[in-house]
Amino acid sequence: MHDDSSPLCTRFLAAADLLGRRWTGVILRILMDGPCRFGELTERIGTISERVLSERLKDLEAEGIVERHVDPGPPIRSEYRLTQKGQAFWKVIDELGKWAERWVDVKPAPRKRKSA
Amino acid sequence: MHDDSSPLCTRFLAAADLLGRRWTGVILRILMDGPCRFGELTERIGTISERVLSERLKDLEAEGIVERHVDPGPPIRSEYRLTQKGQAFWKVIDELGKWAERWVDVKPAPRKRKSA
DNA sequence: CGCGTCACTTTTAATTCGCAAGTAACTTCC
DNA sequence: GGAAGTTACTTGCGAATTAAAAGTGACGCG
Repeated sequence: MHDDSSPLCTRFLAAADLLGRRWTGVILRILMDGPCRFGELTERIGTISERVLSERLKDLEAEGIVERHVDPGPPIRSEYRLTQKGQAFWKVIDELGKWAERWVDVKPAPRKRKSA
Repeated sequence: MHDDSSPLCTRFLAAADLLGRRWTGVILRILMDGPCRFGELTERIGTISERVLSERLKDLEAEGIVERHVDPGPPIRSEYRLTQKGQAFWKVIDELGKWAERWVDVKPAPRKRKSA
């Protein structure tokens, strides 16, 4: 039998697992444009629940992809920004964007999972 | 009000939503190596449940990314292969792979979501 | 003080996922 | 010629993830 499989390296699995969680790609994409605050992230994404945004941000921080900066100035403000590891992700996001631009046609209900 | 955000084009959202479902990236990555049958996909992924694999394959087919070819030869065999739209995705997978290679360090429990 | 903002948490309900078993169409074995 | 195996899925059901919405705590304003 032909050599049947490349065992799918663990690193790739981890990366795919990361991106395989809902909203991760979108969050990263927004952060690519520059640092962003929690509320701003919520607004720009529009349909994410704060509970999940909070969770994703923690995951990303734990992975060393995002950094949280708390500005204790009078009105407390926190800002999320990409680390070097996170910045390095831009190529992936960029290619995904290009693919989407070229191949995705605007569907009636893209955000609802069960739509079709 | 200042124009506060690039509204995150719908196409990107759709693409991110696609990749944001568990296993999608891994399935695509395997299919990049060539057509694959259901059982073979199950084996190569290792920890995916057939229920979800079946679901993802249907999603991907509905999106026109994967094509299903049924070979009604004596032992029925179905084969999944990428369409042109799916092939075009290789750059995304490739960049993801490169990022993973460079930035992901082998963690103790990469597949279990709740591990950390 | 009461109200509003910001950044999250907590609660509760709806989805999705994993695991095991079942279905269906053949093939092989005895 | 019928019990058992292969391949490709589907189904049931408990467990984990996500959504939606209300709550918490720290300010700042009037």
